[in-house]
Amino acid sequence: MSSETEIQRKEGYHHGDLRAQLVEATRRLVEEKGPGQFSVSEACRVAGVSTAAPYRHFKDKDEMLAAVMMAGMERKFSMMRAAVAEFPEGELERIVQLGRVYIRFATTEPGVFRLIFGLAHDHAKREELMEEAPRHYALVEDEVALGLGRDVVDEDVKTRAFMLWTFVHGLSFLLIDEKVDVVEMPIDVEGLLWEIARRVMIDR
Amino acid sequence: MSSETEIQRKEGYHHGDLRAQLVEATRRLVEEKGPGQFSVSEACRVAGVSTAAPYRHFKDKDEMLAAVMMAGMERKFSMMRAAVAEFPEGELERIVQLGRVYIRFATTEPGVFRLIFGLAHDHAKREELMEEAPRHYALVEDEVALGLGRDVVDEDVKTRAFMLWTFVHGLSFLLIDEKVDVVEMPIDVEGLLWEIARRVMIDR
DNA sequence: CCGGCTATGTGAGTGCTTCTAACATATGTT
DNA sequence: AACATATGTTAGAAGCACTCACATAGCCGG
Repeated sequence: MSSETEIQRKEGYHHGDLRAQLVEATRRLVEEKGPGQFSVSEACRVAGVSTAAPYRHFKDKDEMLAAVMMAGMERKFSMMRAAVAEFPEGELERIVQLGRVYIRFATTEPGVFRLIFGLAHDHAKREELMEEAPRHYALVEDEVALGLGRDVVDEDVKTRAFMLWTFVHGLSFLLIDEKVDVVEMPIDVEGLLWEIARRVMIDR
Repeated sequence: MSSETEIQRKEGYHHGDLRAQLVEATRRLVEEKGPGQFSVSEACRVAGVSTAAPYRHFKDKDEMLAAVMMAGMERKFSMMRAAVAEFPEGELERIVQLGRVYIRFATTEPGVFRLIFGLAHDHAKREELMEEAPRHYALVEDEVALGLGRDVVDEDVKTRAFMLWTFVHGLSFLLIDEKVDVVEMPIDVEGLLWEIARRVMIDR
């Protein structure tokens, strides 16, 4: 099974659902080669169609990548909601859970993670993506408010939520970029998540 | 002055120092268009040479980018050393200063910053870069030890240094990727740096 | 001062890429 | 059955990284 393997194709001139197949091929290649190395031609080879075919379904290369980004964000969002629900409201571990999901997503799908957060994407689909992101972030803010026993998201809650986001975001990048090699210490991610959650949630 | 402007060229067949001129052209273009959009051909147009010329000085495109990365890291390192020296040893503001430099570098040179930390670069020049990075990080660890009044870099110091690095690293990316737009609050970077420095440096 | 060696430039060409245009075929609607 | 529309194809333009054969400039020993 090389990366050139076709992703099941209905025999004949037309495909079953080429759009979905191209999105899946794109996602796979972004993971395998990295977002910067992905090429439309290769996705076509994987899907078993000509290089002109994608342009019936996507405006350009960026729109293909944007589709993968959207799918990834939705995947991450539902994971976050599920993870939080495993513990009672207000418990600190709910916040740790959010961090766990963030880190797990980044490390299991580094290509898609980098696609979403890494590269500069001022271009297409920005609107869609910019509407999706605040929903994720509101989840974090709500959990912080719950953890502090507040019933509103005030300035203090917002600041703490932002600190937490910043931290797991940075940790994600350091982990997937293998920058942790410069630290001569094995990183205890689980311990760090608890440590940070505590330090951010306590009152000084 | 478009981006196609030539960067001063000594008349004649040979240049003064084409290598340096190409590195500068590369740096400029990486800032203007982003690391992913940079092309060797365009750098050649800027430097006013044929597209074959760079290959007398660099193995390939990645090696050109690596040269820009190295220069950027050295720039950042000397800024960090200078910033720390402005305050007495052991003072918390020395740590805040390290964060300030990190953030300032990321926001004033987002292209180079993303080049250094963002994209996956398993390829060329990794050795050079991997030797440089620990020197930067040691500076952070030493400051944390000083701030805690310790004379050695023990496990506790390492953990705190890593937390600080993680935080400013994440904040840098959120700022340059304009992801802070999803937060409906203006980000007080200066306040955040102090807040984090305190929360990480105190004993719970 | 000159012959040649090496460093550093050029022009032309290969094979890849993204994307477009004109054409072909399949699907569904009346 | 006939046509409109959706969705595929082939061919090709323009741009990319990179290579090779060739040209020229600077330098060094005689």
